[in-house]
Amino acid sequence: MLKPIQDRTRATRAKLIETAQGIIAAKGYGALRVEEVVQTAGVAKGTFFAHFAGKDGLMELVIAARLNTFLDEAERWPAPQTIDDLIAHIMPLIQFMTTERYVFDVILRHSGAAAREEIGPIAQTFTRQVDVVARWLADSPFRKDISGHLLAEGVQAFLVQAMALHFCAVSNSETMEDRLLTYLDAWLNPRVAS
Amino acid sequence: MLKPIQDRTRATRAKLIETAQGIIAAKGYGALRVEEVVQTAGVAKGTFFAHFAGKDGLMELVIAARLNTFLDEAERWPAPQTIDDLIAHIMPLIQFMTTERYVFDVILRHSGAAAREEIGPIAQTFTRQVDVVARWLADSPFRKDISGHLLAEGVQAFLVQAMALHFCAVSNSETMEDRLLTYLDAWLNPRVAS
Amino acid sequence: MLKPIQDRTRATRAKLIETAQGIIAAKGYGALRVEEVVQTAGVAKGTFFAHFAGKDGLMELVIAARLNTFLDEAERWPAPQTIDDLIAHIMPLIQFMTTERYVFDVILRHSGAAAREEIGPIAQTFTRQVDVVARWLADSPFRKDISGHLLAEGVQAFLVQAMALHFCAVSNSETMEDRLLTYLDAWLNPRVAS
Amino acid sequence: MLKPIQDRTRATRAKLIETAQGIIAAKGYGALRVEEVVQTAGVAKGTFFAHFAGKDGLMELVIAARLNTFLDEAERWPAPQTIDDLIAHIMPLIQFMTTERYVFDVILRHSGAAAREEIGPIAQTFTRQVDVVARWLADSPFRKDISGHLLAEGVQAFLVQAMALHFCAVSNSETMEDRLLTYLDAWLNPRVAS
DNA sequence: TATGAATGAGCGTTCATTCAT
DNA sequence: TATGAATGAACGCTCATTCAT
Repeated sequence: MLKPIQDRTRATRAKLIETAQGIIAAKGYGALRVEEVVQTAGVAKGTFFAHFAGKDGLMELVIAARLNTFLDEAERWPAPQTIDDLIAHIMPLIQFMTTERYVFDVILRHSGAAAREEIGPIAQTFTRQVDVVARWLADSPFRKDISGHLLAEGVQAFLVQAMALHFCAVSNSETMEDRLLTYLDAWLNPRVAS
Repeated sequence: MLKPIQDRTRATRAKLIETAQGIIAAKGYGALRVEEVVQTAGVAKGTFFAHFAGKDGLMELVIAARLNTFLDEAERWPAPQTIDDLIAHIMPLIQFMTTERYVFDVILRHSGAAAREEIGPIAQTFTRQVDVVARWLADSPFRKDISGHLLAEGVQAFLVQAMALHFCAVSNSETMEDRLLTYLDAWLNPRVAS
Repeated sequence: MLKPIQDRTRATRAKLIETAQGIIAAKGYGALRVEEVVQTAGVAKGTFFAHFAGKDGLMELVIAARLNTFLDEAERWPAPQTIDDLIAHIMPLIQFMTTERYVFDVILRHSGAAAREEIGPIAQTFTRQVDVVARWLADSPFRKDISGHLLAEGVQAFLVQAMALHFCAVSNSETMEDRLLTYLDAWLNPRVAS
Repeated sequence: MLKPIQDRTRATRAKLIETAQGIIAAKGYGALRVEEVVQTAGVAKGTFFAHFAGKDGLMELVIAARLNTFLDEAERWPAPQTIDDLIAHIMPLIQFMTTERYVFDVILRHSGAAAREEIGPIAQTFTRQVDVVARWLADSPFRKDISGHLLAEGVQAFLVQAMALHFCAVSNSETMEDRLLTYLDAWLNPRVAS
């Protein structure tokens, strides 16, 4: 008595998300208009707001889904043994996050949780990314004097930094990979005391 | 005949900036509305846009001015000999950047230059911050296997990361200082190969 | 097998009305939302509409019940011998009708019957009010040159007018009682031809 | 330096009002859509809201203008010497107010002033109507034992009552004129004490 | 009777920015 | 330089009501 109704709900929700993804594929994230989504999906505007916390709420879901796709793929890789490898494995994720300014803004905006209990799907991908990298580093020849988790968080710091700089013309002479290589080499490789 | 007009121009510009700073002091950066600025200053809207590159342009000026105040102070410190010291010297700057989400966003948005030629005032503070830290590190007992400049850029990466995490409830159990301490210790201290 | 179902029906209906009255008591008539009623009562939205002719239908019932309470009380009074008395006896009713703009609107909207056959509960209170006043006037020293019923309808006209003016700041210098006194004196007292 | 700009403002405002009146003439008051007004007038939506307090604000102006047209006409009449005449002179106004339920609602909603100082244009027409009728009554053979102003307010009471009843099916057997005739005869004609 | 997801048309709002004067 | 009316594209939101189950 309860299930069939939930099915309908899920169907509507799925239809809305698929429609949105179709529009995004065609025009990009920044060009998505709520109006177009509901019209294309053949659904009332009120329904849209009953399912998502506005446009931003939908975006959070859609972008998080995409990010998780990349993380799924990353998880399938064996632990990289060189920094070049590590960068190569993480680049698809980074590239997605930097293809559109709007996407990066949404990600930044949702990189935190509103309430302690409910961590949004995008914020979760940040945690997950650290986990993936930490697992890689456990089986790698890199620095072992600090915990793999801490090491992975450091990697994330340089990734975020690299992405932020991507939107700046100042350092566009260097590619993102080059910049990452320099930093991650200094961060990940074991060193002798000077 | 030319001077008095320039004086008037400068006066209008100063009045607008002061008015904006007054509103910011009262309501915060995010609450600033161009409408309110021009009305309070007793100036037409068009005049505002004749003086600044829009609201964002004004914000850049006002925020950069504030950032430089903190950097002035930081420059007066002697080179820190411990990481705690380093953090203590840089904290006022970090705290300002994280008081308001909006401020952090504006700073990130302007952390680079749009065109190569004109590096904006906020982007300049980023360069300046690296310089200040690099100068500190030159006279410090920290890691010497990489250039002081690269080391300083790494510090900046961790600062940005720490700030980004500040707006993320996921890891709010730790204070920003603690988090920074852990990262910077791993980044700055010389290590033996494992 | 039939009774228990009718009981359940009656119980649901009663629960809905009680819930509504509770919300009204707490927030006022205008703030009542169907959503809140059904959620508080633990009933589905559709059920609400199976029991009442929409929100307005419920309001009609609830408001009419309240109006009848006042009329019950008014009926217990002996026929007033002065206009002051008459006003005093009718004031509780008037005061209720003017506490909320929304209530007055609902009352006005339902002061007649949509179809001839079914005179709504609020429309009935209008008829009843005229009857009560007419009965009073029969035993009073007031004007006798026109029928008591017409006289009573006139009283109602002035009551409605006074209420309408209550929501009009134009004439707020006078109290509603004073205004009524003036009008009813002119309407009810016998006069000599000029 | 100030005038030409005010002219443009006035022109835009006039264009908006004229467009609205055109749409109303074609489709009625209740069918007016803000969207259509701004599109037809070739004006931005923001401009509309810069000129009027939303749709209701525009409606107030447009309806008040129409009401004043009827009052202008009424003012040109000589003082009516019979109640039939009086009714005939006031009927166009009454008929306009009762042609559309929506119009009557707007009028009721604006029959009062929000703040003491600023009495809205519709509220003003109520005052004006009393004035017009009072002037009539000064030169009429009607009751003189109470002030013309009070007498006129009473007339308004019966007019409002008649209009309110117009939207009720209960008393549709009688025409509005007949009902008014009965009441106004009882109200306006001098009487002998019983 | 009961359910509750879906409807839907339109309003108000925002506010940095432009441009003719 | 200064003026300030006008722009404009979307978004959020409302919330009583319907209808298939």
